[in-house]
Amino acid sequence: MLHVTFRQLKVFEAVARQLSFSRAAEELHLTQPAVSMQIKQLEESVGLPLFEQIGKKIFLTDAGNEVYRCSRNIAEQLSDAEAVLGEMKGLKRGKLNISVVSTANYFAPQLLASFCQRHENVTLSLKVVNREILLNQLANNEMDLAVMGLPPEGLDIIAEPFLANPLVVIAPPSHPLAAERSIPLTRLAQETFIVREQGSGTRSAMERFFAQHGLTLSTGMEMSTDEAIKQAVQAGMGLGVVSMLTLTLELETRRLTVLDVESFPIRRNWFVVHRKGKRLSAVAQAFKDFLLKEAEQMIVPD
Amino acid sequence: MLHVTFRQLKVFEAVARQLSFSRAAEELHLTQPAVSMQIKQLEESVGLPLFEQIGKKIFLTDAGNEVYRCSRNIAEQLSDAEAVLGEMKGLKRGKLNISVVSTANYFAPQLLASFCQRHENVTLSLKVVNREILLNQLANNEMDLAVMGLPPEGLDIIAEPFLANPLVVIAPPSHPLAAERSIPLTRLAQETFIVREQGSGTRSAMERFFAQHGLTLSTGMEMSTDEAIKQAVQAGMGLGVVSMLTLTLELETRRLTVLDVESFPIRRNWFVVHRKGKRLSAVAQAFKDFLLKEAEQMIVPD
DNA sequence: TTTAATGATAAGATTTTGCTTATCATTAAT
DNA sequence: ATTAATGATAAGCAAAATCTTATCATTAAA
Repeated sequence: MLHVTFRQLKVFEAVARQLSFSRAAEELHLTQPAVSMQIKQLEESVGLPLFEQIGKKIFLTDAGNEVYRCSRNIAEQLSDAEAVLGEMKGLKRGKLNISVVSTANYFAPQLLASFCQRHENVTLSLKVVNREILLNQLANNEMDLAVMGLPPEGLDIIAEPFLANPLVVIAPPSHPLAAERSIPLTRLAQETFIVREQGSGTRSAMERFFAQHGLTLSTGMEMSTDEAIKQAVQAGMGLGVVSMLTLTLELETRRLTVLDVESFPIRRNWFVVHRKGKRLSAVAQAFKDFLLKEAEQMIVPD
Repeated sequence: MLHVTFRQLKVFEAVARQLSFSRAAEELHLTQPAVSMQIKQLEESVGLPLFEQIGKKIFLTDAGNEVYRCSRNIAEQLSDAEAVLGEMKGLKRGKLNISVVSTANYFAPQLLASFCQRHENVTLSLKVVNREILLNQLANNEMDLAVMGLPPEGLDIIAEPFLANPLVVIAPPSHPLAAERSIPLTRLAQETFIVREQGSGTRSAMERFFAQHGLTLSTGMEMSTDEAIKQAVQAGMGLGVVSMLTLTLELETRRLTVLDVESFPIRRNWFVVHRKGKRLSAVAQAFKDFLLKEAEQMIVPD
């Protein structure tokens, strides 16, 4: 099939269906010679006659039937694709790949869920990974959008804050500082902190914060999740600094308490992030808008 | 998908596969801008970006993946069709619709069978009908080739003889004339004949023959098949005129005998027939050639 | 910082495509 | 025998498609 064109197939389809060159010409708003020429060219590419004329009537040859079958299949493929693409444009369908940094695990699912409720036919994939891996995924364009607390500097990145992310100091309710108010920052130097691993956003923010205030902390154990930190703090192994958003349950059940330290909470934000050249799909764009407009009030209702 | 072209899909496929405009350009022996332009046009028809560029690498968008899926399907359709058509051209595959007049039933199957043995993948359909129906089918282009003893005059017909079709007078072996030699034609006037129905080729040929020799026959019963005539003749109800080719079994088993009448056998032929405008497929042409070249020696071996 | 590679964009030349009008040949119907 | 309809063919024209060269911007690597 060296040089078949869609035009040829379209004209051919009309002729094969009507079994008349003239009728097909009318249907396509063409003159009859135009139709004859298209068919002739198609027959030339195919290398076999597609019609035969017996008296005044025309019939499809076997080869013609084969081409007809084929052209109908192709038309179907195209219209299927057109439908799918149309839905993609219109938000009715799409895939959404989100990666979030571990800590976001405490609120991201809620956001995704309510977004999905509004948009049927959106297939969703959420990956919860640590900051390091997320940076890697970002570099390799493995997701549509990322959610993180500390956007990287180097890469060409677009990062927009959409939710407050206060970091607070936690302690077991039995801790001596639990009852105090306006604890001076320097007081913390006497305590041991259980911290996240190097490279973690929370760890970085925390270190920078204390360094800015001229403090050096004694860090005890390193944990790879906030959950682990909370458990260790509960067990009395030291204090911790975590995002406020991760504490809902523990505060309610009074397993942990937030210390009233001066200059705290550390004011940070959650960012929705993607690389600069990224072509956001309709769905991705919609989700981003959703985060920017509605996340705050969903997570921290008035 | 208003105006997608095969060219666009072809170029797109190469880019999507290589994930590089420049590589695709090399593969297609084009310059890189040519590729960029084709893609741009395709994206315009589709209405969505198909690629995204993140740094130096390009990736398919979701829409791009959909178009890729579609373009591969289309390519597959085309190559399937190309394969089938190629086989049609090369005789490796094809359909063959043959209609034969009732009498040919005695030898046509044998010919078709041996033709099919040589050509695997040829689908065959044989219709055995009376002359009247066959003429109708011919007018409506319902078959590729027909086999008959008396091609019609009116229609634009191409008819070529490929096999001798001698008509002989048959009688039961017990008939008084069975033992005689060189029976004068006029002697037959005293006999009763069992004949085929009006419109039958054999009947026409027979009537014309006797008319030419100035004889009028007394016709008895009319039968619609040669088989019925043979049965009736065996039963002693009269003489018959049939094609020699139908008699193999009856002669061998001595149920019937051929009378040695002057001027007999009536010399006729079997014709392979199709309408003038007919586009013979490769298979049909091959079968026609086969009949013209080999039928005689297959049916009447030396 | 420089260099090499990648893709986008613009301008322009050329080829191809697709169409129309005019005319002819064949066929079926009147 | 005429007539009406169908498709084929030829000539000519306008639009488009396609490609190339030249140049630029961006990015990653040396």
